[in-house]
Amino acid sequence: MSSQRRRKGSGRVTLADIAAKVGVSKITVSRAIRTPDKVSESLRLKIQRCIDEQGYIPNRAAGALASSHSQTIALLVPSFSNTVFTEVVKGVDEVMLSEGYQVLIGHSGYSTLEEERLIETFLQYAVDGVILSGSQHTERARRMLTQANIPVVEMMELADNPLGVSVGFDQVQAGKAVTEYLIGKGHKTIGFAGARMDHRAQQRLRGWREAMWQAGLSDDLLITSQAPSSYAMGANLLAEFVQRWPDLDALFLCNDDLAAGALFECQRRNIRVPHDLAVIGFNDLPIAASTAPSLTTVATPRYEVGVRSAKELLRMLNEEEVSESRIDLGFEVKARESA
Amino acid sequence: MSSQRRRKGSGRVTLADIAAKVGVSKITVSRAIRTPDKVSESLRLKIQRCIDEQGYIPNRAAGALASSHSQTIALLVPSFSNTVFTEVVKGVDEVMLSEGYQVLIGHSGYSTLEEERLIETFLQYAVDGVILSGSQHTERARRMLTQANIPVVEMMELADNPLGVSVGFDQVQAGKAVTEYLIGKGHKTIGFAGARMDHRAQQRLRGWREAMWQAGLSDDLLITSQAPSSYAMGANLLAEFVQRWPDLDALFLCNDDLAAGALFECQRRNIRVPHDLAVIGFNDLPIAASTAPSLTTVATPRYEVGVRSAKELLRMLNEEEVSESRIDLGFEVKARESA
DNA sequence: CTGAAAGCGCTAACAT
DNA sequence: ATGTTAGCGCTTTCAG
Repeated sequence: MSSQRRRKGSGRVTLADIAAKVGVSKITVSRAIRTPDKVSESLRLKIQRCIDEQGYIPNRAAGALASSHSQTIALLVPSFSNTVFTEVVKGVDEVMLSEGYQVLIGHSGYSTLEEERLIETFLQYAVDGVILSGSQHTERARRMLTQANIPVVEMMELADNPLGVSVGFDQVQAGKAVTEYLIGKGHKTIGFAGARMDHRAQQRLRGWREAMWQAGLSDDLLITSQAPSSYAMGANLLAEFVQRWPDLDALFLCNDDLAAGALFECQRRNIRVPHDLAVIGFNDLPIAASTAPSLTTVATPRYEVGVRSAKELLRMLNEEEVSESRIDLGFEVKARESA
Repeated sequence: MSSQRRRKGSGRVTLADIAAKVGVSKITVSRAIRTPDKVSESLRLKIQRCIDEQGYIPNRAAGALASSHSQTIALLVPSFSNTVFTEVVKGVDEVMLSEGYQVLIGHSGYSTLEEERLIETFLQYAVDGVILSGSQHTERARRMLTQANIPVVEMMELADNPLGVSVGFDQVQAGKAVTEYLIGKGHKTIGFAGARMDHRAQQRLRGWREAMWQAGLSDDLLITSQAPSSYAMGANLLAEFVQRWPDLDALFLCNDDLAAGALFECQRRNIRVPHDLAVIGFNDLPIAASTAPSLTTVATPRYEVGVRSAKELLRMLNEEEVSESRIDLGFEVKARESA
């Protein structure tokens, strides 16, 4: 109703509204919220009551703009449907939340270009830090992150040349260890089956190769696909393996989804696991312990990777000294019934 | 180097920097980015080149503050580890992204209080709209959303009294339909097993009850737990059922994770499915089609719920007329081998 | 412990 | 097609 040529505003209750109602200045209300001990108790209570009454919700965009801190970080994972990352997310979220940060989650669909787009978007939100999955990023993504001058953590695999800190475990060694486990059990004709061969899966494949070479065994029994990983794909891969190599006696599938799918297909074909064929997976997802027979696999520290990544990011955000740039959280071969 | 008492700023390249470099006003740069056709081509190209050179990234906080539109919506799901919601997220994300919105995802861990906290947080980010899971929310959450005066969609179940639009399917009818399927197959001693009995699971339970009553059958064979759903929990529930009710001839588990776990436990105990016991799940997750025997279940339109929820939200954001407030996307009993 | 003034980086509104 | 001015809602800086 006042002047012409007035901006509309959001129509919501603002800090100024509260200040006016209580009869103090805006900054006092701001202090009552953010640093309550710097405001006298009586005033603080009066302000708090007014805030509750009015249903005031601070506008973070304004806060971020004024302070150039958003108290927000970005977490980029390849996929939500890949259960591996749900625990990583949980770990990151718990730690960051407890320190007053909000986590913005994005999924790149295993595409570095989509990852680049997400990084750009989240930088527009003025995130204070970024946690990325893996070490493969586009040049432009690296440039944007460098120029933004904010802390970056890369997780899950150990980066050779980290943008900041790298938290994970050695995927090559894990692939090698599990293959050596099979070799130790007396298996010789050991296949590798992979789908959605992202960089980490490729590293596991390399581990399998190295183990086979060192044992003087053939690394010919190999089928990989770029298609997404799934139970159905595990079944298909099993079918193809037994058709092409009837003498196969152990199969390493690059994740538990594939391994479970292969196991189900074995049941359908009356291939007895592990008697006729040893089956081994990767990640130790919940399903691995539950199938009949249960799946031998590699337990990976997913939750811990999330927690540690968050803690390292916090350390950088607080400008504390960073201990190391590569943090290896290890892995464990989990012997069960299938191999 | 200029005056004393100067604010620091973020140190990043700003719109003003680009404008100064190109020798135009800020608003022209802004237009070149947002409404390119309102700027002459030559100027547009010059500006674009400068933006690329300088690696300029717009500050959305500033934009949102100035325009009171964040081009951002919040999507709240109970859990990431529940695969049911990964497809919902995908559906929402695809639609919103294509319309230039960013989706902020939060998970409440099946807690309405945590949901309330998330709503508060996301309102601070000045989201333009909110998509919630389910129809159960705290009073304060409802108040905040109402006061924020932004469009709200509730999804997965059909709300009796929706905050805005409700998109989903009838969980009671789905539970009833699957039970009637079992009854139609001649089963009489039909149990219901549930875990993490959220509102939707309770509705399915109600459906089971109604079907049993109408058929004159007993609804005594019931075990539920508040603990999270898992394969292991499915196995436990199966074990408890066969111990307490040895004459059980069909078991409806309130989701596929439980059903798969129960199936595995049957294999371990040499209970033949479906010969000795019919097993039926809910949701038609990928695993249902892959187990041996495959799982009979209820296919739920998860992806479609996401897509439609997003579209309804967009309709409200664009202040178009909203057709209906309850949108029923249906379900389908998926007959497979286990029942 | 409280406040006044200035400004964060951008866009809406009104020019030309 | 381009510019000027004001202001979004908050926090920083400096004063008292």
